[in-house]
Amino acid sequence: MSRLSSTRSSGAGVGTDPTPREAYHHGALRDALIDATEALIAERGAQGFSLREVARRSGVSPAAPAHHFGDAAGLLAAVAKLAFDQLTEALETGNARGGDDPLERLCEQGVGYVGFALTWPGRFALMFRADLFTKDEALVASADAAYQVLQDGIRGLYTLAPGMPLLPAQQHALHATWSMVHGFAQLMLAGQFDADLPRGGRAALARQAVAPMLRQHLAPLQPLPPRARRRPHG
Amino acid sequence: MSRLSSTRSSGAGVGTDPTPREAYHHGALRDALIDATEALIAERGAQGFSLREVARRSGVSPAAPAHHFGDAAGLLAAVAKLAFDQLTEALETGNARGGDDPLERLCEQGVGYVGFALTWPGRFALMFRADLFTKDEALVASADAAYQVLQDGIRGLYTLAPGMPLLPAQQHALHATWSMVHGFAQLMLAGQFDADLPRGGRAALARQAVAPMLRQHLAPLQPLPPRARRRPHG
DNA sequence: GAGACAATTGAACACTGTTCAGATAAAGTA
DNA sequence: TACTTTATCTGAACAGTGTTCAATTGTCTC
Repeated sequence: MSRLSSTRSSGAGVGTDPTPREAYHHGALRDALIDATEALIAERGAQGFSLREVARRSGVSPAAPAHHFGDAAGLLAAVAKLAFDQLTEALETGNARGGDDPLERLCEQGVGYVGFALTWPGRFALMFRADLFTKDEALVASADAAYQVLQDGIRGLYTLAPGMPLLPAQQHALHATWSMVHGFAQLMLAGQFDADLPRGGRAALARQAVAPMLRQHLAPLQPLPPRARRRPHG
Repeated sequence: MSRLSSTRSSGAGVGTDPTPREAYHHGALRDALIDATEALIAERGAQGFSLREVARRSGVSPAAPAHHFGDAAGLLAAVAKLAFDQLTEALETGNARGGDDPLERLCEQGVGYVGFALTWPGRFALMFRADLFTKDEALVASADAAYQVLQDGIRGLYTLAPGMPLLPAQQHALHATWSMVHGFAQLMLAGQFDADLPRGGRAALARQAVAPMLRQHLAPLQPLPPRARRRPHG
């Protein structure tokens, strides 16, 4: 599950299974620490993270991580960066699932957002706990990339080209949509919806509720009727 | 600011300025600890809380709090309970501000929600960090009371009497509205809207954005047009 | 093989929350 | 008044945490 992270590192000769037990002394530790951190927050949540526990699981001393990440916050920054990358992926998968209809694309993006949060609660919690990690530029870039996907989803709704500046009303639509999806994920993970849950649990509620909720919210915002829409230049 | 908490305790003869230096030995410690905790999380946020620091500020040993709250999680539960009470107050103030129009009442409730989060970021963060405190029954009751206010706001929108069960569509409207307001507060506190902030900062954005956002979201949900609405039995 | 350089260790320091035997003060009782 | 009981609080200890730094190890280059 965390093999993804191994691909995004030094790029030297580390790619092909370096038998971890002996490899800790030449370049594999960085990725091992990231993997262990991801596993740990998957088990115990973001606040259950412990630098010493990660070091223990990686078979190194508590001081070893400092050399690669400087700090516990530095290690968590690396993990959060990966989380943002994976969120971007989930959003783009949603985009594709939505086909050509801008509203449907945005809805499926929201489904992807909530799905990500539900599948990786630890990662999701970490991403929005800014107090836990350092804001280095790699992380900011990844976070911006995810935000860009959502922003372009809104642009599509208003038939704006990617990169074009948003009008105030469109800016508000962006904030409102993100707020709704984010709040839903957050409240659901906090167990606030558990009182009135359909059979099938949280996943079922997410599947049934998110897309309709977004459709209902976004439809009135569209400048043109959703079905009889024309092409920008047709 | 935390004088509120002092009112909700023993009720004996503690009310009239018991010169704290000498009073720690008879009943004032419980409230002093709560006050110190509120001050601490107001300064450093919910994750900056430390039981020892609270004890230090209250002039007692690190073991003293255990006798009153059992646990750090127990102390935080008491503080979270008060936070929920104050949120309920903010929601009801919003209700009143909204007058007779159900939609306006719900909008102002949302303004109250975001306003509370912005005014008391530490308390707000604590309330939704369930891992930090024990779910004792006092806390659950206070949390439910706050939820009840929001729920009745939705009932008002559909001209349902308080306590009546919600239809699935109304349940979804409840979730969507809460999600939107909660997500907005959360993202704003995380600094995610800081990139595109009007002059006046976060408070200004909240004031300008929340009510219109909710109006736009709630208006299409209302079964009858908002202005030419009739009474249920008229 | 020798030297250079990075990666890693081990021990220390200052914290944290929790436990528990003992001290202390207030309240109750005779 | 004296004595006992009870609730509070202390002090010290334990296990855990993140971070620092001199010393060591391993790998690579010459």
